[in-house]
Amino acid sequence: MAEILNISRKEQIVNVAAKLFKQKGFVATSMRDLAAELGIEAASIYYHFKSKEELLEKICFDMADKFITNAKEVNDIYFNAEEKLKMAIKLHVETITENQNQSSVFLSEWRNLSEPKLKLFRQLRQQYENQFTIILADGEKEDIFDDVDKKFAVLSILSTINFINEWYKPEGKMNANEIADKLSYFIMGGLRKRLVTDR
Amino acid sequence: MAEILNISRKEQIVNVAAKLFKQKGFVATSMRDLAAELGIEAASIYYHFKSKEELLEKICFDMADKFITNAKEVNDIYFNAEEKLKMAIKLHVETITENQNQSSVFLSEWRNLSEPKLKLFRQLRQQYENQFTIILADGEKEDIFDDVDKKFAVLSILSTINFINEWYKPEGKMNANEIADKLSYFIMGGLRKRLVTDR
DNA sequence: GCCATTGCCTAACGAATGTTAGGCAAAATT
DNA sequence: AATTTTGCCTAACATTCGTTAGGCAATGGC
Repeated sequence: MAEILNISRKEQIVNVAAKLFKQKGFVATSMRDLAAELGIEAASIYYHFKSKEELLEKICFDMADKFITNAKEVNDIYFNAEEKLKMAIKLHVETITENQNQSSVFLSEWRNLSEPKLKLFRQLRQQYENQFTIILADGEKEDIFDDVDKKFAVLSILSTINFINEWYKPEGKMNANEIADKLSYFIMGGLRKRLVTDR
Repeated sequence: MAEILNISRKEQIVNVAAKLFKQKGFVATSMRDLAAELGIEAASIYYHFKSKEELLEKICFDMADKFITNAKEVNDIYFNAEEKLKMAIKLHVETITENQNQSSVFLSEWRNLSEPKLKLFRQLRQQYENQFTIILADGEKEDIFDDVDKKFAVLSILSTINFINEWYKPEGKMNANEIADKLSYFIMGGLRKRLVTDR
């Protein structure tokens, strides 16, 4: 029982931290800001977490785990490369829209990590990017995708699907699935008008 | 003469500031960090600038001006929408690669501006985005581009061409023009393989 | 009913922050 | 030659920062 309460309080702190880190940035958010939002004193946070950075680490690595797990699942389960890419984009967009604050921190505030966690984090990011590289390579083999510069393409794709994090509002007219569909369409087809003979 | 020296010292401070703001972030960069890099004392900076924020403002608004001027020129001079988009992308990439530090600050650190400058900055960003919206609308009229959701497409395009700021290194194998070409190709054509009959 | 744990508190610390005041030498101006 | 301006300095300020120490009331299991 005490254990349960403890966990839920910890989660509450992490959530509020993510919200403030997104809003003002990690460095500009003080432990006192955080405590005020929680209705407690700054010192009390140290009962649950041993430092401010531990909060950042928790958020960044939890999200990294989510993204990687999703991408690996896609690469394991789905068959066709186009289907895989669509699914990976869909899950990515869903993860961002369902965890807006934490995603923001994952995407923008990770550079405030200090070594050796910083290095570890970069490796996880790389792992995630690799999953996309695999999909593109599959697509090329299947003769579905163009023979593009993989690294370049992966970074372009990720930058595009990450950017929704800066403007997506849950009350907006598009839901996560609609956004993912549009993004997939745009990424695969581009802007240029296609002839009817084109696939 | 004094005037010239003064200006050049001011510029030197701005350049170092941009470098550190990119490296560590605006909030995490102290006036003492800045001074140390310049080989002077923190207090001495206040002879040239009246506050830390003034440095941020200078960088953000100077870059905003560059981007907007470029885009407006493109929209004035070039005729065809595809040509316009290519040119706008090219100039954007050039501006980023030629001003890496300042561009980083423009793209990521502007949110540390405080009102009323923050509001003004947002308006300038909007102005820039609008120039791209115009190009897309032109392209649609000319039946070159798909009938895409303009706001969505503009944000996707900008996020893609902005992301190079995070990985571009001058010593890399691609120069600004090659990057711009690849980006244009990707943005307009997407990933999917086109048939020969396609334009 | 006793005791340990939980979850918070107050108070304080040393360090770092942005900024100001006042001074001083060299250079530019007159 | 006298005077002003430039560009920096030292010293200090009030504030804020992350964090620690120690205490105290409520809650849990025994």
